Amino acid sequence: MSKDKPVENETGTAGTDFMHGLAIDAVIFGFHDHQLKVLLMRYNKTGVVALPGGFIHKKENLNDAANRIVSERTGLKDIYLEQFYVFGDHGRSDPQPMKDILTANNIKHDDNHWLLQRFISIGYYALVDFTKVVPKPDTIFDSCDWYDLTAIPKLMQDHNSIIQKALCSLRSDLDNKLIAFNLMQEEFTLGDLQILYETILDKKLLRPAFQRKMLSLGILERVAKKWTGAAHKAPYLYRFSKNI
Amino acid sequence: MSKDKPVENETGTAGTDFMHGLAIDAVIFGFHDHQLKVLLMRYNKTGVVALPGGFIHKKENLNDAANRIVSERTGLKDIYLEQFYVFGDHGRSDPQPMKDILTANNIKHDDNHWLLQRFISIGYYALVDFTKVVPKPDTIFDSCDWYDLTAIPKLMQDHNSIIQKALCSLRSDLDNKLIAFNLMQEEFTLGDLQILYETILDKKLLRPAFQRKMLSLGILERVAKKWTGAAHKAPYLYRFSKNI
DNA sequence: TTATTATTGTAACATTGTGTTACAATAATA
DNA sequence: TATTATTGTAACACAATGTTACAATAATAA
Repeated sequence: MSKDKPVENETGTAGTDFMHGLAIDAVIFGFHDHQLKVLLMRYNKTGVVALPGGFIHKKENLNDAANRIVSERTGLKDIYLEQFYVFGDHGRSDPQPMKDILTANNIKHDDNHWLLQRFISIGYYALVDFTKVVPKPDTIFDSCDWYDLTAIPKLMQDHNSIIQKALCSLRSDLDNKLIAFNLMQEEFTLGDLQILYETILDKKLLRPAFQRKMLSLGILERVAKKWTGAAHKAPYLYRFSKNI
Repeated sequence: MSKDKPVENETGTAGTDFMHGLAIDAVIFGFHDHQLKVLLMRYNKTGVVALPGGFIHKKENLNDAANRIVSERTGLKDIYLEQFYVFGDHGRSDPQPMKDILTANNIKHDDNHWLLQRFISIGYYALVDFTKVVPKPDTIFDSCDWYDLTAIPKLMQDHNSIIQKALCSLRSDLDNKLIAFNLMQEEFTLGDLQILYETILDKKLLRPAFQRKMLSLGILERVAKKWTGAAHKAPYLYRFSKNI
């Protein structure tokens, strides 16, 4: 619940191209090395910070809308997205922050402005490499940036709890849906993979157990080549088996 | 996506009290003995069969709406509900069956009638004892009944796949969220519990392993009393520990 | 060339969780 | 008192995972 084209139309009648009362909020997790971050937007002037979000075109599939919204902010196409929950409490939408934002941006509105009405928000999460993303704000945001998971400010509405729920879902999906593999290169070492697991789960894993588990999945294929680099034994590279 | 008060208003302008374009579909699983069923509604005259569903009042929490909708059909209050997925593909709502239903019931409508528009549907599932439920149809349904899971007819729209997804969610939640315990009496035997598990998972479980697992959860308390009845050793009764 | 260093791959064992078999304990009935 | 069916649980098998140990390297330093 945050932004999109309709805001550019200042009459308050915009958004007729969108489904009413319905929004998508995207929790875009950014990973690199040992860091896990979340992409957040800050609204012009008011300083309100919120999840990136958007609305659903009347003829657009839900998952397509989520993909479009994430693309708009990250520039990345076809990244892995998972719908994790719908936030629909009536009390969740305090209209005041949005009022302030509209006022600060000189957007005409009365109390019936559609952005001030109740929204039901569908939560999606994504996982990307934040070094490959140049976040893209637009007119009504003065920033769109990565925040460390441990340093998230008070967000608009219930966005803090949305992030918490997304994180829980990500962690419990990690084994079931093999989400981590969406973030690996074509070829990667088991060490790379382990770092991602450790960062998402926020705990150390023991190497032998981790390797055994990953290899027992039966989806990895050892590439004959080896790594180059440092003063120690080189790890093997792996890729996904093609015979599956 | 199926029915509710607005249908009683035949002008086609009804439903302004509800959120637009948004519906709840409820997969109400009914259990008893070794049977697992689903509650389905059949529309008057047309014979179209669908999941019970409804809409969300503009000032109503999502979970409250789901609870209300399930109550309306089952008469049960405060039963366990779990939101499991949102179905939002644009193509999922073929308006024809609903047109036929409106026509057959002499409800005036044109192609812009709100019931013929696109709906995004939030899926909830519930688990109840079907012997404790007297299903309640209403004016535009000629039946509201329990269907065995193995004998579900072709349903309206994507309702067959909604049931499949609900069943998958129920099965995978069974251990994580301890859903089965919501259906147990105050006091129950481990045999009772095992029958429920076997019915939901549709497979036999071995008694010693099942008992060990349930007891190791640390949430059960053996009641000193024993069962009465048949010509063999009586099982113990259990209840939830109060010191948790 | 050889020793050093850090890190990898994996063997080996411990622990836990679960699948399976076996059997004693019992509650009614014959 | 014997019979019958079913329960509670011990005992073992096996799989998954936690943990320790160590040989196999790949670069660097000697």
